[in-house]
Amino acid sequence: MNKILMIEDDLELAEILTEYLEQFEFEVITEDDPFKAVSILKLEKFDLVILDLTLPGMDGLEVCEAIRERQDIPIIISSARSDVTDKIKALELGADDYMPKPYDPRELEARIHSVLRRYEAKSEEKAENKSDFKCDKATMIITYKGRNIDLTNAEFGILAYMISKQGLVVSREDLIHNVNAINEDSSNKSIDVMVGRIRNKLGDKALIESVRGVGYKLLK
Amino acid sequence: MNKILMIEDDLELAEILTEYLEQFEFEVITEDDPFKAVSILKLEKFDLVILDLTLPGMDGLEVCEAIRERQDIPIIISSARSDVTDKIKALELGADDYMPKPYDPRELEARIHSVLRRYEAKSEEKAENKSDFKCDKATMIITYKGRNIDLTNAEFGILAYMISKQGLVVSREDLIHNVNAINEDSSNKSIDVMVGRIRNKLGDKALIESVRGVGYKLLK
DNA sequence: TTTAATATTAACATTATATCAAAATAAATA
DNA sequence: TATTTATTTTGATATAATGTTAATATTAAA
Repeated sequence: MNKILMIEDDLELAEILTEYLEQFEFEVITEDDPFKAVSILKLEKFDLVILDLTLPGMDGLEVCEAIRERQDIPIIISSARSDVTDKIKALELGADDYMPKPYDPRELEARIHSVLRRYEAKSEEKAENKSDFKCDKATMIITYKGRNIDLTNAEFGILAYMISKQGLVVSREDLIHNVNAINEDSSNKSIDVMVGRIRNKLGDKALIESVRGVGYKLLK
Repeated sequence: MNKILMIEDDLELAEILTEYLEQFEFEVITEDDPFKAVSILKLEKFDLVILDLTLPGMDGLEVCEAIRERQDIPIIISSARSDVTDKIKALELGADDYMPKPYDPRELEARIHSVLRRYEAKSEEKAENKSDFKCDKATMIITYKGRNIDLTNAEFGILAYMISKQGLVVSREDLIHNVNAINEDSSNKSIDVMVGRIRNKLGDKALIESVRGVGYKLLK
């Protein structure tokens, strides 16, 4: 059930659209005062905003900007203004779509779904790329879930390299070759020992998985 | 370098847009005859179509329909007609976006990129869905219908090889020879055992078919 | 039915990894 | 420089993982 905030002062139109959209399992809340709308958005969680540009007291584009400054929420502009530059400004301010009035409710519904789909894909991407590790090579500090991990040079090199390849399998040879603090012609076994020490320092031994016959993998 | 077919009879406008779009590494080819345009599309590969609705000899919507019948290519409608139903019809016929004239070239460019991005995401999805198997050698992960299959080295090697030859018969000798984790001089029987284990882990024993006298085949 | 190939199971052998302690090396300090 | 301290490396050993084989059951083909 997606929640939509409709910022619209034509209450009759808002009513029609709301009824239409409710067929598609959307919960629509209408607000005609732009100032109230912005504060509602700070309090409640919405999935999408439909924003009319011609509002009393505040320019629609400013509303768009104000929303964008605070949150990354899909915004569909709905406007009777035919000025082309409005459209461009709106898109530049971060609106996701622009619907010139009048429009068919069916089209609105199509656009809503399209924009929501795009955002979903985007947030999935973000979730994937989040890591509990942060590695700063300049200060030689690695944190795991905000906790500072005290590491020796070689340990730092190994973990930093694994973070840069997080999720991928890295071979012992890779590590010996790419980590400066490790002597190029030291045996593979020394990697095992140091990975063991890193595991201990991290606390969670499952974080670094051993991939038999190949090397190690830092889990995502 | 993306190739765009612009179906437009206002050659002056076409010229302006072409020049503008070439800044963004688009190759634009203009065609004012709708019939010719449709046949060009059958011959050459384009990445996107910009279609004017007011064309001589053939209605733009018909052109849109004709293109859609043959290929899944992004279509952006460009129209001076203010009729709202046109917009709806166009979107129903499979157009991806609708730009009422006049519009700023900058907006056109934004829409083109947006539509292309959407299509790219779509085609990636399709490519992924070709096979129920996904094999990533970098992460050493094989998934079947989205489910992660936990495999040993040799098992991974065997299944990865079979996925690369999905639908084809692979002999035990092929496997022993091509899979690193298997000792070159181990007996053929060990393949049987490991294929059995893979079958169990996959859950569905019919996925890997035994081809008597030859080897195994991973079904498509 | 007979034969041969494949499936299955369990045991076995091998190899890879984990762990520990000690040695070698490098870095820091007096 | 000499000494201490910290860190990397190695070797030994134990443990665990997994590839291999052998034995037997099942299935498919002649």
